Amino acid sequence: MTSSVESYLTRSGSGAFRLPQAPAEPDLLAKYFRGLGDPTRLRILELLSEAEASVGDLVARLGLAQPKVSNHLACLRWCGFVAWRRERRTILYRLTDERVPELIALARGLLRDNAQHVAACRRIDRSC
Amino acid sequence: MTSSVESYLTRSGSGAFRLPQAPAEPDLLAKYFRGLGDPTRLRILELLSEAEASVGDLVARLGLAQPKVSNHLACLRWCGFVAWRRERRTILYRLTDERVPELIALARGLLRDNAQHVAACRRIDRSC
DNA sequence: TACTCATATCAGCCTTGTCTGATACGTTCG
DNA sequence: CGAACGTATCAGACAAGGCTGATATGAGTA
Repeated sequence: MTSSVESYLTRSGSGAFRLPQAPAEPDLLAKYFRGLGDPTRLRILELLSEAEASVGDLVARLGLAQPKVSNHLACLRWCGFVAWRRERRTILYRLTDERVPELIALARGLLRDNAQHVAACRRIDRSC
Repeated sequence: MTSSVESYLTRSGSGAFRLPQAPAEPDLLAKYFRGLGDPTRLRILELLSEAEASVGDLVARLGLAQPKVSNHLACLRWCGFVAWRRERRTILYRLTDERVPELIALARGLLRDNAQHVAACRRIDRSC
């Protein structure tokens, strides 16, 4: 029901005003940001920004369970953050777009100025 | 236990190699990205990037329940995305940093090139 | 002071997402 | 072809986060 790009992109065209910037594809964009909203995935992206790496490499360097790493890699693959190629028995992952590290760096800069806010963020029952 | 900035920022300094870019503050950064990982919050930020607005304005323009909008505003406040001031009876929210729209625009550009991936992302039981 | 308006918070329920341990798959090597 | 290796997927348990409707707070107003 919500899985088609087309159905989404035309959703807001049914008689409302057209907003200046973009009619807003907030659901997709939010999903994209959630792709970056996990520490393990960020660590994977950071490692891959240095060099191509196999799943085994990542498992060793992160010190995490292999299914966990594989699952997060699958997530990153789906969202187009990473691509892969086979080399002998191993599968090597790499970043697909150099703007991904830029995006992360920009967020990091923003975060730096209010890390206290974010860290302290403890709404009643939920975190931020 | 995990609420202190200091304890976090020194966590990775206990005898490991210092990574080139940053020792990585992935938990905080992930939390920050999750702050952007909700369509309602993105729509709020988009509206606020045009002009200061009261809660009532946002409720009307988004067509959403007031507690829902207030909750998301609280979230954005905690993470330092927005600030507020009182004007008579109403409270006016605004963006705190002009880099926030930049960040969103950059992500939007990245997304545009693989929106199909993201939209199609349907791992077995979980979304991306 | 009593009242109203604008906003914030609450509690309960439900959905989404993550982790773990086990297992399946496909490729390479003997 | 059969075994071993590297990776992906699964199922179940659990936690995080979002929504709703009701209620609390607090500044302005009569």
